[in-house]
Amino acid sequence: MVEDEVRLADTVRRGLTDAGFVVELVHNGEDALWAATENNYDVVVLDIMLPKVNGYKVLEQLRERGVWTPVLMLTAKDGEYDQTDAFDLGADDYLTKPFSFLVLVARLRALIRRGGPERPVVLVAGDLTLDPARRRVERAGQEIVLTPREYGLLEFLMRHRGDTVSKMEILESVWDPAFDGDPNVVEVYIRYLRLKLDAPFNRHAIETVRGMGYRLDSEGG
Amino acid sequence: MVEDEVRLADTVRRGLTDAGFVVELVHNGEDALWAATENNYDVVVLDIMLPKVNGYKVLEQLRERGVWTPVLMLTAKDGEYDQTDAFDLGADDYLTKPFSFLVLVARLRALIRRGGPERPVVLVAGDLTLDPARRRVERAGQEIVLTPREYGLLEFLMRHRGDTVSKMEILESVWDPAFDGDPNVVEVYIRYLRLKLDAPFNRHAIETVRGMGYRLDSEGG
DNA sequence: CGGGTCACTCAGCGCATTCTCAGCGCGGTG
DNA sequence: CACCGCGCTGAGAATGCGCTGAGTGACCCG
Repeated sequence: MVEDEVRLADTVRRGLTDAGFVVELVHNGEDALWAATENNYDVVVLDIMLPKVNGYKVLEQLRERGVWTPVLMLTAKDGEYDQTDAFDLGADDYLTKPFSFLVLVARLRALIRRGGPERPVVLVAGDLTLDPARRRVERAGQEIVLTPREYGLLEFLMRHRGDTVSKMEILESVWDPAFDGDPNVVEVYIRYLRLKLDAPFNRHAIETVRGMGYRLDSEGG
Repeated sequence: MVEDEVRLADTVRRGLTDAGFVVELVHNGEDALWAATENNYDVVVLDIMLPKVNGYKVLEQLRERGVWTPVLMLTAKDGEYDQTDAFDLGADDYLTKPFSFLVLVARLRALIRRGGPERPVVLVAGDLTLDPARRRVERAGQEIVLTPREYGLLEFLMRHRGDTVSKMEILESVWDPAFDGDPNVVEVYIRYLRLKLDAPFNRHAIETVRGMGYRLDSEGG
């Protein structure tokens, strides 16, 4: 929660805590930016009028940095800005001061349940998509279920789609930076991936570059 | 940007320009196709509903023509198509109308960042290119598949293109600094390279400098 | 405790790749 | 013109990379 009026902030904090939320409170825009970027909150409550960096700027900055945590804005009733502005800026909800505490709680719950709006960060390679936020993989609109290891490997390949990556690079990133076992694991997991997302679709997105490593076709094979 | 609603288009254009983007605007699918094929944009903003050729077709056509500029699609909230479709077609991101302007800016920035870490590290000699990151060799736009040894040798030649390099230098760099076998391997592999990337194109990029070594023509032969 | 999933190991095999070798063509030299 | 040797070439042998199927142990769940 970001709120500079100490009295109000304290009251709301206590209320939210009683309602079962875990609350972290900062009092100015600068701290807000830092906290929201570093932590992965369920939801951010953001006042517009703030010292140093105002609420609008904070929101703008957050989105720009790829932080898509749901934001509920607190707006002054008759300020120079109106509610439309809040939505335009990418706020997910807003409340006009003075607001009913119960309404606040209800809306926060709704936001958390909703899980936030769109997630823009989706990796694409042809008809193959991977959504890191949802941990979801699809090929041609069809969901593909992967084990954690398989998923990790695929995510790595997709983040480097088009590039040839060596088995060692893979081991260091997907397994352990200090991995020292048999590099054959990579081959095995490449095979698992091929069985799940190439074979059923008669494609070959994952190419072997003999002597070098593997490459995920940017066009999905 | 491709958008037929003049009012919206104009607003967004101004906004993007203020945000530091250089914007080119067209109003129908036909112009969009032409513009995106001819120019090398950082990113394309594409509405689905368009006169003449709709957004889906435009995207499809672009990809078919090998244009891989990142595309952000604007979808109508409750249309017959859904977001999955956009991804299936190779869109890199999408936004549902009505959208927050700041979100648009943030996503565009993300796309540009993602799509264009640039790859200045591509070795060129005429119509011959070698991309170390992708481990990919092309001649006249056509991919050439090389074995690791062949690739290593070609990379060495291209890094010294124009220079005459002796067989010993090659052996020490491409083979082993302490190589002691038959220097004839180099001749053999030079031959393999010629067979793969000179003969099929009626060129002779790799020249023999009798008694000295080999030289790769900077203009590709 | 039994069934299932997941991570990983292991050994054999097929084949692309690497390298060796011997003969030949041809250019340079006396 | 004849000789020498560098580089070219085709064939074949050796190597080892990557693929695969089977199997084991850890862990979770009911």
